[in-house]
Amino acid sequence: MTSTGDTKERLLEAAQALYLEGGADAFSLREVARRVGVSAPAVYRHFESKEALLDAIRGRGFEAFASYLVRSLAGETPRARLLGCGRCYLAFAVERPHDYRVIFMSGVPERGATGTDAGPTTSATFRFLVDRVRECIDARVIARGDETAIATMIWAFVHGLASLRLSGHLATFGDERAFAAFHDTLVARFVDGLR
Amino acid sequence: MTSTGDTKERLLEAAQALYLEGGADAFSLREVARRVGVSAPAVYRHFESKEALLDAIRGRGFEAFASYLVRSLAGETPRARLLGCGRCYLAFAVERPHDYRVIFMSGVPERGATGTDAGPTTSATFRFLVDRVRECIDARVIARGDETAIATMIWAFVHGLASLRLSGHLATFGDERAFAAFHDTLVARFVDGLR
DNA sequence: GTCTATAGGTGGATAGAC
DNA sequence: GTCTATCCACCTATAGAC
Repeated sequence: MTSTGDTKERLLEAAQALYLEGGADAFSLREVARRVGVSAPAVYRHFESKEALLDAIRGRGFEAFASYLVRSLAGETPRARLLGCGRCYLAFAVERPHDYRVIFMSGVPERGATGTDAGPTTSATFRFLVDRVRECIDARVIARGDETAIATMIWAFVHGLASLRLSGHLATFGDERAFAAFHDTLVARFVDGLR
Repeated sequence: MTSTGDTKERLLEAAQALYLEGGADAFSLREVARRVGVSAPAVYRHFESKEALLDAIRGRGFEAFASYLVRSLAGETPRARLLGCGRCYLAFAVERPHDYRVIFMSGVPERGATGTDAGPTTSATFRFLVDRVRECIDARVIARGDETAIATMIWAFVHGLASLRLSGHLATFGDERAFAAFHDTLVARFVDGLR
């Protein structure tokens, strides 16, 4: 019942907030400590270094991604669940852009301690997508074929839309809501092209 | 014949190399000056600020990209020229990953003095792609429809493949040559799905 | 055009008192 | 566990001599 656990948790939350605001560039131990109301050296009682704190935050980001993706299971048909993957993927990118950048737009860590994948085939989240593809194949929603290749196509397409949007290249397609609708239309057209 | 022009050119090249090595984070005027062998304040004789130097770098990368893209005109049919766009896009990403990251994987400047686009519709290179799409529509290679939307789909797809590859997420698909073949197959399947 | 000197700022991390 | 004091590194940018 000491204040230790509380402080560590508050540091984590402040660090995450700071990270979500400005990414790794704007991230500093001093600012985290400032927000929590402790001195900068105090942070070292809870985290070995700035990188250790950042890793903890990134681990949370990866967990958040999985929680977004799993929402697509709410869809009632295989096609709805597959399209839902795209919608959830975009939502994660838009709502947590810094986490998204770390996970999908920066280099893949050799051996992530967070369970991050080195290649798509070994990733739990990629297998999740492959499962949605297999469902659609079994339901004759898309044509039979190499599930991994098809899942890769879908991933690439949705990632392309999301990352170009994040980079500002698709800013002309309106606000967040309008772009989501545009995105849904394109993904549906794409998936139907796989029939 | 003074050494002025040479120094400016050397600054540009060192700046480009530095940017490509570590991105904007690792970029500093001092390091650029160090590499060229001049003092930091000397840089201000050639560039108004750090941002001005960065803008110049981005302009160079963009010119290189245009030179890659135009090679696709060598194709003999509309479909070949469209597929060629994808191939050239990937080639640029793989052969000049640093420029590629500058242009497509970092934020779009609000008002680039280099002619860079804020939105796809105003970009010369995007219009180039739209022209290839229109060609294919006229030749009944792909179905009639909103050319901008279709071009955006193709862009997103090819960009998704290229950027995931650059980030290491598609490393399991073999070496550069094997991945290019894989890429061509997927792009062809994608385009044929638009019929 | 380039230099030295300098102003003024960010940040990570450690030592030792309490 | 937390503090103050401190050190070190790094950066952008300016002033003024040469």
